[in-house]
Parts: sequence; structure tokens; C-alpha cells
Amino acid sequence: MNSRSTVDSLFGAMQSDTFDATQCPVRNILDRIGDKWTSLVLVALADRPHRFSELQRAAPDISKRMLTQTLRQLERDGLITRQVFPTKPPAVQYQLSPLGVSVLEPLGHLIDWANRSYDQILSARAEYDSANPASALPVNA
Amino acid sequence: MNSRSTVDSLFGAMQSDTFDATQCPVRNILDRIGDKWTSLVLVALADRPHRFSELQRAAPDISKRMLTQTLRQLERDGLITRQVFPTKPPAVQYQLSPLGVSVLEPLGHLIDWANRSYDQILSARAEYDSANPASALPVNA
DNA sequence: GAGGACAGGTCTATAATAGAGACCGCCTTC
DNA sequence: GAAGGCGGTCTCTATTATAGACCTGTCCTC
Repeated sequence: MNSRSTVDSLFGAMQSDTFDATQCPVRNILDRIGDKWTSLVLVALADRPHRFSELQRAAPDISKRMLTQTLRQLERDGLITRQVFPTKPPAVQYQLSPLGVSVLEPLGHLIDWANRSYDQILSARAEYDSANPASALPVNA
Repeated sequence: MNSRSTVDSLFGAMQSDTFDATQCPVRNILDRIGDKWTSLVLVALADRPHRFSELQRAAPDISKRMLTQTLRQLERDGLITRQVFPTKPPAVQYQLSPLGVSVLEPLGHLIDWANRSYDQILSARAEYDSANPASALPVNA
């Protein structure tokens, strides 16, 4: 039933019938990139290495717990490195690894698209909401 | 390899001090792109328009509820269109809008990166986990 | 040598979210 | 007239995120 005509070479693997979506590399990674804080941290670190509390200040609405978790995941995935300096008050520096740097380029494309398209999306939302006034997202209501 | 200057200009706005992260277009959109099902749906629709149940079959582990919700959001954001055909059993067709098509390119870059980097990430994870055996992610434990 | 400030976290309790799966009205097919 | 597909919605429960208190140090000041 499922048309397995794989037109696009990029998406082909994701569209084949035998594809096991539950252990998809792409989904695995998109889940990480897309979560609420990861990309923010990556962008902050794109500029220069940051200490823990610098990152906290850069994104004031992230809780310590979430920041720790995000950083751990990124470290585990090899996108950032964590360096502890045994200075007077021990300092911890996070910085992008080469792999982490390499994600900035595709991420940058997406950010660029987001910026370019934001207006369109906002007006699409406004239009949708005015067309569906009472039940914008009935599933959630 | 990586055009650092481009990155800087792209991320500049996100790095400024006055930047209000809570209503950041990019985060807004990344949250959507990055959520568990959105990109999967987009990729499926990249091939051709799909009906509701076709999408369900394409991603067997998505529940109807989540699929509905994902589609509503995408429709609201103007990335896909929803067309109801009053046929014998009424059919609903979802397809990408021009805006939806336009996101495929940056998304494709990211997917491409994910595929290329997956091995590195896996081995980074393995290394991390063997270096931190008991407490891979203590925050969650 | 007590008190406070900071760093870099961890722990707990609660709110929000995702997910499974039952249900529904309508139609067609057996 | 029973069964099954379509395109959903609804309810209930498990998972996850978030806020915010707490903790272990090391300074520094008094």
C-alpha cells in the first residue's frame, strides 16, 4: 500500500518501507537538536567557549538542571567538550568540539530559514486562528 | 571547512545581550521542527501528498492523537495544507505548501549532517558511557 | 572563625506533555 | 446486519520538563 517510490536521495532512507523509524539516526539527532535548549547552547558556544554560569546568564530562563542535562547530552554526543580548571573557585569551561562546529553549518541554514520565514508563519497562524476561532487546536483544548 | 563568518552573522542576533530568548523566532520554529514527529511528517510529505492514514502507516509508532496534533500545527503554521474531498469515504489529503517545500532544503542539510555524523556520535556516546559507567546521566538516574 | 558570596552542580515536588487505546459517525462490502 | 476503513476526538495514565530549594566546596571580609 505504501508507495515506496523514493524520489529524493536525501529522504529516501527515511521513506523506505523497511525503515525502522524508532532507531533512525536522523530522528535521534533531530530530537536532540530540536529540544528546547540544545540549539541555544550550541549557538552560544559558537561564539566562544563559555562557563556554566555564563551559559546560565546567556539563557536566563533555563534552569540549572536543564542546563546541566543539556550539556551532559551534548558532551556525551561529542559535540562539546567539558574542561575543569582547578583554579581557586574551580571553573568549568564548555566549548564546541570539531563535530560540534560542524553542526553549526546545517543548523545555520535552518536558523536562516526560520528568520526568513517567521513573518509568513506568523501571518499563517493569524489567518488560521481567525478561521478557526473557537477551536484553534481542539486536540489540546 | 566551516564558514565561521557566516555563522557569526547568523547567530549574532541570538547572542546579543538584549535578545529576548523567550520569544525568539528561531526557537519558536526549532521547537516545532525538532519535535518528535514534525520532521518525519515533513519528510513523508516531501515525497508526495498523503492521506491521514497513509501517514499513520508511514510512521507506525505515532498515535492518531499525536499525528492529528502535529498536522494541525503544521497547518496552522502554513507549512502544509489540508484538503477534504467529500468522496464516498471522505478523504483528507495533506500536502506541503510552498513554505513547507522551502523548509526541506535546510532540513535536508541537517538530515545530511545527521547521517554523516551518526557514527561519530555513536562512538562518542560509547566512549562517554565507558568513561562514566555508573552515572552516564546522573541527573536522570 | 563566622558570615556571605560565588561556582557548579544535585534533589525533590509539581506541572505540563506525550502516548495508548477506546470510542464515534459515516460509509461500503460481505 | 456484521465487519471494517476513514478521519478523527476523548479519557486516562506514564513520562518528562521546570522551578526552586539544597549542597559541597573555596574564597574574602570582618
